[in-house]
Amino acid sequence: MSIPARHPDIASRLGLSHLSPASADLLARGAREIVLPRGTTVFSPGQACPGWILVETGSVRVMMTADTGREILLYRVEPGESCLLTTSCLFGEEPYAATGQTETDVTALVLPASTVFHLVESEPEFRRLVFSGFGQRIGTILKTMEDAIFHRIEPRLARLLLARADAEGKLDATQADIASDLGSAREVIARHLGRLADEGILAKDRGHITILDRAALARLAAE
Amino acid sequence: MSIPARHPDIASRLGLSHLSPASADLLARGAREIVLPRGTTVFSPGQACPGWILVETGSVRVMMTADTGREILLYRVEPGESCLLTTSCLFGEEPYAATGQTETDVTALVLPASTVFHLVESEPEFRRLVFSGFGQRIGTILKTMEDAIFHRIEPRLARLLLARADAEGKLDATQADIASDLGSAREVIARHLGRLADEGILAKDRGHITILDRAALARLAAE
DNA sequence: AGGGGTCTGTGACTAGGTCACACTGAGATC
DNA sequence: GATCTCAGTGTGACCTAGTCACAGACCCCT
Repeated sequence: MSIPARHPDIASRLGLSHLSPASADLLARGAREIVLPRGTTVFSPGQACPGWILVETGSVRVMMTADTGREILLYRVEPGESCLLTTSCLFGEEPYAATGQTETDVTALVLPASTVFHLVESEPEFRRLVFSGFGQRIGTILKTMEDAIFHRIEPRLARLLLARADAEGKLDATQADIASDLGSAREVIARHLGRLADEGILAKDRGHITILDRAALARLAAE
Repeated sequence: MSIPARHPDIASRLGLSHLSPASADLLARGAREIVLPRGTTVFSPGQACPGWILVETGSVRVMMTADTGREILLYRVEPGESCLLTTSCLFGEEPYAATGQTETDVTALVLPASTVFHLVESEPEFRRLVFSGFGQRIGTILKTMEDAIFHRIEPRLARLLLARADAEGKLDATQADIASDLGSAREVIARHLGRLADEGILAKDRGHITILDRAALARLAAE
């Protein structure tokens, strides 16, 4: 009698083609697929790390939250990516230092810590999967922080608007969303947007912004 | 004719006792010891990473620097430690995102990237050495950043003074030193120190500070 | 039509960063 | 010993950002 593999395609979905049969089996037995509705808090500060997570569809917003309620976006975890903090929290045996929240409905693979430790020890391919992007991600976070600590809001806001806008220059975001991405306060964003609208650089609407003068905004972004 | 090992004790100095003979040899051949006088810039933003560094004596200050000249201390690398940014920069193949500068005379071991990659692949013990403290260090940096972005200077200054002072409450630091640790401006520190001195909490002297009322300072630190 | 929640606008105030410049003290040089 | 130099410090004026309080606008829902 043959035992059907629970997840016959897990290894290939992770892009792993050279696992030993024992490792492939361990992976197939350990992996669970989870579905998280939009707005779910995946982890929060002080929590221990339950396992290693790889996002398959949707995106998770990872942010730092202050006691005052202000928060700042550290990065997003997009499909095919794993989360720096989850990895470092797993290996450092430290609790999470930030909050993760689904921005959309999310499906993800979860591997128990023991499986991850074992595979990292024995499978070079898996090791690369886990640690890939580590350096880039740390660089991104440091850049974000540098921006928040040393630079003025206006150019940072301009860059965010340019990055988020679609081809027609439209983006959906409330002032609170923007403030939380930038680590600023809603009122501050309101004033800057107000001034930019007065100058004809953009148009505002409840929950939506339209960029009218991309060139002018790009000049502000370059400051 | 026997070839003398260049650094017969490198492995044991790194606390590695279970290396294969081939790995031990690779390590001994690759490792170089460097001596850096106080004030040397070890790395700076944009540089590629020349190899992996482990500090043996002295300490290296790792800081983020803004174009305005303001800077903030990320962490110090003390004896027996390696540098998070060096490791992540090596594995992420990204340039450095910060500046490292020796605070004292420093002796350190340097391993070429190829040696590190090889040993990380083949030696679990070495792998643990390289990645140990990764999680803790990331946590520390995030905490520092959170403090700088969301919290007021006064309690942060109070915590720094308490942490740096010796048993008699004395510490050697200029206002510029303190500002650079906190990611603030010298003038801001001057004003806060001035007020604390007026209140009798501390005494100032060119390059030196003496804490007079530890309890009061601790109350401010707790805010 | 009314009501509650979300989103936005704004004034008043405080904290912190920037700029400019003056002052002080300690070691170096004559 | 006088004075020169320079790192370190003190301070006012001004600007940006964050906080607090509150009002008004919009949206969906019944």
